[in-house]
Amino acid sequence: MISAFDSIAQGLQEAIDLNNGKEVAAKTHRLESVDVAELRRNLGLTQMEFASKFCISVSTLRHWERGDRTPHGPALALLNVVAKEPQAVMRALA
Amino acid sequence: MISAFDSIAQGLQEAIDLNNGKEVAAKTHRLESVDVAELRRNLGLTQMEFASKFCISVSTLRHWERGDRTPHGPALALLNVVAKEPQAVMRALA
DNA sequence: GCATTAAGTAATCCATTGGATTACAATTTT
DNA sequence: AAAATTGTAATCCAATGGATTACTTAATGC
Repeated sequence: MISAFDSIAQGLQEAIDLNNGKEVAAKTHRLESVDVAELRRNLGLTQMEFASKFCISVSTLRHWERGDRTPHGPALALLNVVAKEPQAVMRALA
Repeated sequence: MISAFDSIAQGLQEAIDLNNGKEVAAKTHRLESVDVAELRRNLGLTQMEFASKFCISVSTLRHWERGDRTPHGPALALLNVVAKEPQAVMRALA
């Protein structure tokens, strides 16, 4: 849920860095926060099923859904992939 | 790099749990540890490129490759997906 | 309607990971 | 050989991931 402003500001900063010949691991530019509960409901899964299919612990998922924890780094990346290519992820983790 | 013995032992424990009507979020049964450096080399990427494409920090990746940190939970899941469906992940995170 | 089961909320604990940073070594490129 | 690139290593810190216990809400079966 990054705002358009934040996204542009980040994109601008990265362009500056690239101009400086400094390539950063630009992970935040393409990653969006994910409404995990909505994603899960859209997939028609219970928390247990989601956690099982995507190989995370159910307590972790619950923390995310309640909003008292925020997925970061690889967790956020995984969720973005789940959101965009759920079948591929399930295939890979079956 | 879980051994076959560990995998079977885990599978057995899970079968027992399912028999007890207790479904666990069975994340470890299908996840294998990943030789991250090998995976990266197989994809023909530098650390920076890999970190950028898969939206993790390069310092995280380096810790993994050196073995002083071990990806866990969502991170390990992500790496498993990268190992099995790299194109899908790259597509999703482009 | 009640008991049971399933699904989900919430709080707490702890280990360690993720990310950033600095310094340096090794490798590749010019 | 020098410069640039790539990768190793150590350190710091926040907070996450996972587990656990207790509880509430929703669904199911008799």
